[in-house]
Amino acid sequence: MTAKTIKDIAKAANVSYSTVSRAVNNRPGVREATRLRVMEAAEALDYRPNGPARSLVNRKTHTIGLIIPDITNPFFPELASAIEERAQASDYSLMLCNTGWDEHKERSFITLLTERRVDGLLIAPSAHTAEELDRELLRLSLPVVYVSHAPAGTTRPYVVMDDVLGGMMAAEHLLQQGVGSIGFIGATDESVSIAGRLAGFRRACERYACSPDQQVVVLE
Amino acid sequence: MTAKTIKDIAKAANVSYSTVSRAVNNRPGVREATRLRVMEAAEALDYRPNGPARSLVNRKTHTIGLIIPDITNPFFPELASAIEERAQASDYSLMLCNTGWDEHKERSFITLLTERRVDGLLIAPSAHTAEELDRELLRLSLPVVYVSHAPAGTTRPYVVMDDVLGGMMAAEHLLQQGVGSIGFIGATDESVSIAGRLAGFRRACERYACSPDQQVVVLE
DNA sequence: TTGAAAGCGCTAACAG
DNA sequence: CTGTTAGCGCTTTCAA
Repeated sequence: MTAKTIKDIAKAANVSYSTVSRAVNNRPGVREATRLRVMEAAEALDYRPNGPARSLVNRKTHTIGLIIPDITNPFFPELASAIEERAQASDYSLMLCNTGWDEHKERSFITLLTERRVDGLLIAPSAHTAEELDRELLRLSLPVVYVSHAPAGTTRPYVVMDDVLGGMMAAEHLLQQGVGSIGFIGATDESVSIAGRLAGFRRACERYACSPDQQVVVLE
Repeated sequence: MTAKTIKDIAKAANVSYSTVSRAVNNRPGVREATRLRVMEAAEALDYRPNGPARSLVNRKTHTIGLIIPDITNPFFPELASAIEERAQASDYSLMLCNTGWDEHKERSFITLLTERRVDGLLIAPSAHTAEELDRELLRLSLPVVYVSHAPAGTTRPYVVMDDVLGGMMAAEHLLQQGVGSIGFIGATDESVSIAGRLAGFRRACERYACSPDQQVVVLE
């Protein structure tokens, strides 16, 4: 049994198919009785509007792409989950793309998503230096928002942590309590996040006149 | 600048647009010189095929839906990641839907995905008793595979853990070493997985004649 | 090897 | 209020 179309239910409800379109989309200008008849027929035939066809004419997919570098890093599922929730509330769905820190994959996902005609793109760039990516993205005339990390000097909107501030606040919190010495543990200084937090940490130390020998920094 | 269509590049390459279609899809029956000319024009105009339009005529979206109950549970990202990788290898992308254990959301995602005309559905059912869901899904004439957990008595294909076997193997491993007593720690016995593992654990205990007082079972 | 034309399922004028 | 018609961008016969 092939999927029912608007025409099938038009026939069943004895109306033109534009009327069906109006009815199922809750547009004005349909007599209540007619609308009811149409909806019943739709229900009976188990009609499901064809998304791609709609997208084609509406020029809207109600889909946004989310590109993340590493879904197995718990930060990103958390992020994805929150985004998904907001998206759903606005009747949008998410096309989730996981690059595994592979910049090549990242690019091909961007191509993929533009061909899929997503209405917008959320991207957590995998490269620390994503300036070139940013430039390419500009040509796309596609709404883009960076999350988690933004290319230096981008003119696009972004939503990121203020790592420096975070490191500073954490350090200040301890220093305010008058601790004798203070430590910083970071997984790797190749991470921009950690580098930022460390910078904040140092700034706090300066501010609180915490001498270098009172600072223990451990980076793997 | 609105997106280029097949017609724009037809004009630029001085061919009919059906020829462009053939060229960009690498179909036979296009002279090499023509194909080249077309591809150049496409490149120059930065042509991107319109996915929805293609899907409409091809009746194929190259997308599969993945419905999971809880993306913040590390098991599911891991699963999603693996699935995504395989999907991508077959030129498929994933529409990821996170239900948050909400059966209502689960259902609406199914509706959503069928309207989006996904080519198939992977679903990790959130309810332990998903028989009704299974029945509804049957009417959909959409390829469905269950993952992680399958409704009892489903006729659909599924890929799940053998929890009983797992619990049994773990217990046997310890019992074989002749331990005096053996423990089982599970977060909650409402989890089918944990219940299954516990069953396996008990079976192993029987088999190894491990008396009840040598078994310590902790369930929160 | 190429082009013309029909049609995928739907929305949106435009008429009645 | 309802129907007719013209596309959306693309693939695919069918002719030339």
